[in-house]
Amino acid sequence: MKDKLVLIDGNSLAFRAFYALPLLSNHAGIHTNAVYGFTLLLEKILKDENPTHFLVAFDAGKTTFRHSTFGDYKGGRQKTPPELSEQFPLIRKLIEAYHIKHYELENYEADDIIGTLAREATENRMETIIITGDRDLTQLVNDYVSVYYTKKGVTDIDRYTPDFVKEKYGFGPEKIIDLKGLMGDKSDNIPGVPGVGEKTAVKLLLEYGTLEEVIGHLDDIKAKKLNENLTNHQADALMSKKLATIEVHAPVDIGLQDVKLEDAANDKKIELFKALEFKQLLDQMETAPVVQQQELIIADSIDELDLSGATAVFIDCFKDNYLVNEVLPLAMTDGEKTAVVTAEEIKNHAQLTAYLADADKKKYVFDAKKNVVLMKRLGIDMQGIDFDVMLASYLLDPSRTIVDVAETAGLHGMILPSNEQIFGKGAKMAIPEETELKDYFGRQVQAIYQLTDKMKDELRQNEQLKLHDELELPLSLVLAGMEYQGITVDRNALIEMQDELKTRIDELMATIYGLAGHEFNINSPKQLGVILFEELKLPAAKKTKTGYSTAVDVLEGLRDKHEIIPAILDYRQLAKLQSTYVEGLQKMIDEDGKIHTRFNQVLAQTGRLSSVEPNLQNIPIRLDEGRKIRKAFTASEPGWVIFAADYSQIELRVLAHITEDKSMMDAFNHGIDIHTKTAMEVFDVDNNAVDANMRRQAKAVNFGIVYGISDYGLSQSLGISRPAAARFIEDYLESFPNVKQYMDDVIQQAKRDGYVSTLLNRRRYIPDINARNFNARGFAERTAMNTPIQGSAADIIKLAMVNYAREIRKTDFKAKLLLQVHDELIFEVPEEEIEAFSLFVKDMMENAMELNVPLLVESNYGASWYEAK
DNA sequence: GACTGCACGC
DNA sequence: GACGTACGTGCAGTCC
Repeated sequence: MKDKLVLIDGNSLAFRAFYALPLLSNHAGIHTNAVYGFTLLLEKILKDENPTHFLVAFDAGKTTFRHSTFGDYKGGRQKTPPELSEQFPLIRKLIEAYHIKHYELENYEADDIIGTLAREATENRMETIIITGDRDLTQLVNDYVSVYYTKKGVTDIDRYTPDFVKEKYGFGPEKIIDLKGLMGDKSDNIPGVPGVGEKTAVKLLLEYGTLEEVIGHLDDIKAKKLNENLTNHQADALMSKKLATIEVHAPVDIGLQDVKLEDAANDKKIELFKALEFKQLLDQMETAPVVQQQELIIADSIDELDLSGATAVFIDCFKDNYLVNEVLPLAMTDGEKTAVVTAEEIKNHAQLTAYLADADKKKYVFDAKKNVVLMKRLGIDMQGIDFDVMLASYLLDPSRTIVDVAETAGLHGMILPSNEQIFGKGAKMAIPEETELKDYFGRQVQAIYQLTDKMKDELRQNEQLKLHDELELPLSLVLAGMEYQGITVDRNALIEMQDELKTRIDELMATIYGLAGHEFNINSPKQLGVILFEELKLPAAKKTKTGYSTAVDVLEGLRDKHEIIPAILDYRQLAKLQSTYVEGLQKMIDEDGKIHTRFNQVLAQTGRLSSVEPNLQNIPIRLDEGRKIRKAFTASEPGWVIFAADYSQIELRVLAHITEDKSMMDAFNHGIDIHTKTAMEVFDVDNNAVDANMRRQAKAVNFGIVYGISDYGLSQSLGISRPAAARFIEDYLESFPNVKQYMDDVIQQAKRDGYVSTLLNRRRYIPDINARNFNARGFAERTAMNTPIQGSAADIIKLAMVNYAREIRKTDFKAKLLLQVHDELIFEVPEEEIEAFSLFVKDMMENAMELNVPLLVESNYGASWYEAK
């Protein structure tokens, strides 16, 4: 069979389909007309054209390179109606179900992606069909490429071939851009020449050939008004031509071989069609059994539910912060009937509260941590959580952005309204009326129930069920306790710092204004750039997208050039401390005198935790100035202290373990400083020949290994050239042959399996590992190398936390775990416990996992986090 | 409200 | 040659 490529302009056809069909929707209120139209089109194309290659291109983002030519490009366009924009994710899902590739590229429009692929196809003499609702694309027509233009609806089509274009206009497709240059395009807000429409433009082009030649022959054009308009708007016309010209060399990192059409299995389609309720299409297909969302039966009372076995439970609150915001009703289902009860009703229902606190009764949830915290707030100690759909989704693929139940359910062919659809967003967020809310909560809990078995199976297949059951789920309960507990922060200590900082910042401001000659906003990189690089004429080293860069490394390079620079650097440092920490933290202190951060367990791609509102994982430590912030973090009771225990070099120990590199293992087994050891190996010298500089460089390389930085990154951190940094890495890998071997193996593994794994079987998919784009691939390779190291370190500390929480209950220790900062745990402890507790924690952490090098934990304590160093 | 530049931690 | 290069969160400024 001869190769045939089909390229679809996704955005333009989605619009066409949307406006061509009535506003259909499924039972859950999701609009489906654009998706339906798109489906009809795909079916028709596949049947009529039998393509071997297929791509749907989408516009990316709001601005493109064309906006830099003409700021008002596409100005005055109506906003995409929400009924349509909510269908775009479904259209993408649809395309994926057909195993058709889709692609979008920042700064470019779908047109340019299509143009680029069409050019490549033409160079390979491959027949190409472009399908669009936008006449612009006709400029791409040639002997190999035809453009199908949807006239009305989506299946009524004009076929533009070179002959068709010639017949229509009298000239070939190459002149379409000249035509646009003259007549403009109202829909894209391309100006063209006033008074020139299609008729005049065609006439001019037939007479003179191109736009440039029309301009060259202005003297020959006698019509007074036309001549005047052409003369006055030459520049507009040329710019309009440029705007209308499709880029056929867009930097796409896909090629023809990437868009081969694979056979689509029907079940994905059926699953989606069922969810969308495309009954006619389903009737035409051989239906195979798939999970279909059950009908929602809302019981009148919770008493109608069968509480003898497992249930799915869903409780939520208004907005994100479940530690403080209003608790919303609880939904529960036994798999048949679903009930929704208010927070007040829960508390007063003895049988229900007993059920929720019964460890022997299994519950399936979405976000165990949130459930447990909200229950705690209602005075219920929730027990028996058996499965967390949200954690499962993260473990199956951490790159999934977890938004709400709807998002996760959508991945399994169940479609329900999103949180945003029900509650709105931003300032307009509101709790909907009772029936709508009940219905929504009911649907969500039902989805959780149905997803549980399915996702358990998926985890089992990946050998990740244990990771869920024994690590992430128990950890989420530990984290719930930590968040609820909070850490005491001394407001007065912060206020004192604030006053002190204010004085110093004011002084610096005065100095800076004096040196600049006038006042300006130092916090504005834009204004600062003007002062430094225009008014003071300092040499600008780097530019950002929007102007001069004023980042630290740039300013450091200018330190000796002008007195203002050190003042600005000092100002920056203090202003950051003041706004983010001293003032920022004060705002977060609750009535209990504590700060309650929330840990995000399903975000970081490597398996680490993150912390929000506030982020307590980036409290300053490097410079003493900032480190003093930690003085405000204290124990909650007199006689108690802050105790901090951190893993020493956990990532490099993991690396030694995974690679079994002899000299690295040797260093850890004999307590030799790892950076010194690295320097010895890389520079091939004895222990006592390693000077401070060599150690510093070795440390930077180790840092690079741990974080997966590039030669560029290393060159930046060491202040050396890029080739020198590359050579450094090479020397390193030669000195540690097993590490080199590991790096090669792990990249192969990623190529073979599509993912890499940690010691506890956490996965990260690396789709770009085979990318043709050099940067994307380089990034993917470093990700592949680094994730098992950083992710395994995350596994270890998480395991230590789970073990700690389980074991501490068997003791009399009163100590409380408060925070986790990637490789360290922060506790508050009664002073008299310290000695014993320290040993206990050390034992938990060092023996969390047995590696072939020892894990080493160092700890300290004091009146505040500052003293626990 | 969304985006950018910058800066803090690991 | 590829032009942007660990991961996160939060602040202020800017533009719409």
